[in-house]
Amino acid sequence: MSYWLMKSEPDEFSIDDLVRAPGKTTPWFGVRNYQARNYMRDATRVGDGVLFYHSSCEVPGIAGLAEVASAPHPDETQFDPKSPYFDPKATRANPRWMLVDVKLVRKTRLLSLDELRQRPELADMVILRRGNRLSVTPVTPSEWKAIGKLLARDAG
DNA sequence: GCCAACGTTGGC
DNA sequence: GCCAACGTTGGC
Repeated sequence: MSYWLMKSEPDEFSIDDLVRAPGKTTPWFGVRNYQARNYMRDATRVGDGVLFYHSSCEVPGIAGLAEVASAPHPDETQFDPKSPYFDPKATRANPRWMLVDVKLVRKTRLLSLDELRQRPELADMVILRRGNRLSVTPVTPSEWKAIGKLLARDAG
């Protein structure tokens, strides 16, 4: 079992959108970075833990817990000319962008980026590294555990 | 295959 | 809206 942090801009898809989604599940569409794609295509397994992270917003941070809920499959938005994520070089026979489905476990209190930075046990998190922009990043078991403790600390 | 230019990300 | 950091593109 592995753990991941996945970023989403809440203006586009927030934790509340996931709460309202059918089956509380969504394909993690729109990733257009090869390294992040490779994590989803090659490294995730059904049941892996996911930290749902809100980025590019007033208070960035972890907004909920989720899990990987499917095997990798093509991101449908790459085939849609009307989508901002359309990729003219992708074909159904040869899709370029793969994703997994993500299912809500629970919405949590907002564990802000600021609070994450204050925790010495989280100092090595990929998300906290200078210049990090990856939208899907691995989380270590000890980081996962530490975040679980922080989220248990008060009501979520 | 190098690398400058350009585009994007994302916190501030 | 700024801008540092980083990924991608494309000319050579």
